[in-house]
Amino acid sequence: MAAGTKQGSRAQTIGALSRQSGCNIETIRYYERIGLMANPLRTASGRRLYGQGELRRLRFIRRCRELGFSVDEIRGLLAMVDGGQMTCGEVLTKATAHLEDIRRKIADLERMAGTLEAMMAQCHGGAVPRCPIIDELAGG
Amino acid sequence: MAAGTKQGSRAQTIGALSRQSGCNIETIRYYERIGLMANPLRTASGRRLYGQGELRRLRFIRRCRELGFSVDEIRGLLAMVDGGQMTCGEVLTKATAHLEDIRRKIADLERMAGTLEAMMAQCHGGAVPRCPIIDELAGG
DNA sequence: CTCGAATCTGTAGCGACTACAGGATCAAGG
DNA sequence: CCTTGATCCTGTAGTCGCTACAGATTCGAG
Repeated sequence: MAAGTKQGSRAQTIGALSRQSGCNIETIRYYERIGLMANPLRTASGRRLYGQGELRRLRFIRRCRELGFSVDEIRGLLAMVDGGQMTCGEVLTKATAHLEDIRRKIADLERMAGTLEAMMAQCHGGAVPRCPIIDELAGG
Repeated sequence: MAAGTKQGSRAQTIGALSRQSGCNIETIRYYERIGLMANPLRTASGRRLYGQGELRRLRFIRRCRELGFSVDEIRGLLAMVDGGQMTCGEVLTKATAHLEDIRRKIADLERMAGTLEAMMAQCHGGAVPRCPIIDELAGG
């Protein structure tokens, strides 16, 4: 049967990987270039071939990105995965730091929203020549 | 007696403008290049000279940036200021749209934080070989 | 006159992609 | 077998909002 090939029945092209991971093709190649993904197997004509492992890794990366981890942070997490000996404590430390970062961003945005709202509250919105929002922005 | 110069006592160099506005020098030149700030007066030797109007404009830009407006959005706001006929309603519309954008970002970040916290709650943090956070990220 | 600070122009780098151009290869239909 | 259109390849340049140089000039104070 065809199950005897090197990667079994699971080998897929970059297009398929793209569809299954939700990352677009250029992004996958980009991750390869910056070393997040390893160089994949190639067909005789040079096309990339991926297996299940690569799909899992790419999904991991994507999920981390969605959660706001930077590529560098992901590199750190992947190093622990790759090393095999990921100590739970280290991961927790990174996650905690990242959570704090997110909380800071939320606080920043809330401050912005509050300021904007306060400014907008002064504006009755008609076709008035002077706008309190503009004045506020200029004066601050 | 030096008060008799063209711009009165208010003409200042880019360095002074930088200190007074809180924008650094390269940023001021960058704003000029992309057309947020107009080409300033120059001394005979080519150095930029700024007056109070430019300081006000730059502060406006900076404050908008702090509030998270993109350069393009600021361009829109400035166009209204420059046009002289800023209808208050338009400004309010832009501000509202921007506020919604901020609220969306906050919601996104809160979702992230929630997910992260849920993942972290499963992790007891010891030196265990398998980490629930990693598993969760890989499996998602 | 000399020295260091400030300024000038122009270009390249960041992060995390995205968007081409221009060519090669593949799979299916006629 | 041949054509067609989809997919893939490499490589480079663009995005945004700055920031950081390099290398030259000019300024003000001693």
